[in-house]
Amino acid sequence: MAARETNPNFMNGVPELLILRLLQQEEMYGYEIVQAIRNRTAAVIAVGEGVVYPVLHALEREGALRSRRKTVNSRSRIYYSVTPRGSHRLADLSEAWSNLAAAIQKMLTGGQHGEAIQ
Amino acid sequence: MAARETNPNFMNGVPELLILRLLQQEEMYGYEIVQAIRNRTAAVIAVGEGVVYPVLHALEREGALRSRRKTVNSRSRIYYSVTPRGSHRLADLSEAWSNLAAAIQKMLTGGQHGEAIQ
DNA sequence: CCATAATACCTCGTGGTTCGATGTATGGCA
DNA sequence: TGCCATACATCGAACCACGAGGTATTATGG
Repeated sequence: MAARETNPNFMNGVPELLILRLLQQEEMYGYEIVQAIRNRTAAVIAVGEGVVYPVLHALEREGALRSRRKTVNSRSRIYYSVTPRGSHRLADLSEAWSNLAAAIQKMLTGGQHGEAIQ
Repeated sequence: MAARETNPNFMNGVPELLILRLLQQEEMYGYEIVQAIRNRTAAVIAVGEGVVYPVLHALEREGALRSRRKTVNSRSRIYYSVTPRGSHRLADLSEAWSNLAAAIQKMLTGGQHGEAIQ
């Protein structure tokens, strides 16, 4: 975790990004997040529980999330919500993603110098 | 290494995608690709030689690239260009990336609840 | 000339993430 | 009673990107 000369693993942290984004919009619990991601992306992205729960635990440990037990319909659930720190982290990840996506998009669609493609 | 039920590692394969894209535009050699990616993305993405060369070798092994030695300015280089198979692979990766980026973009900018896709 | 940098190639071990499998427990329903 | 959906959790395997390190050749410049 020392200083990085180049860019860190570009792509990693997408599950984390999506989870933070969902939780910023509304309080949710793990099992719900798994399905929400699947539903809202039309199954383009499908993270399993084995991905979501560890991320939730890690984020809570870092102070980016806070949790509270709550029983709904005689179902015990652990609801998570973002802290100010989590909000800040979301902003960072969000910007990093935007830069990355823009860079790739530009490479995919951009015709380098005015050279003819053939 | 069997068939995958869910989505494969969403993010992986970005270096491969960028390399294929560059080579489709023009014949290039490894060392040049490293710098081209860095330059054309304003250093947002910076893959090292340790990433590029193994990808080139793997793609050639799969028949997605073909190579030829060429000496330019008394510099011996190995130029790579995409085969029809590589072109097909680029199309696949490109589409996968587009879907992914669109899905994430929608989640980041979307309102409270995911609305109908449009 | 010799040292240094830049070019150009290559491989290996490491590390961080995601994945799928698996495990536990409870509630609804036929 | 049996089964499925809900809801939590963890673990090892797989995978990919990364940086460090290694070789060789060609300019540069003191």
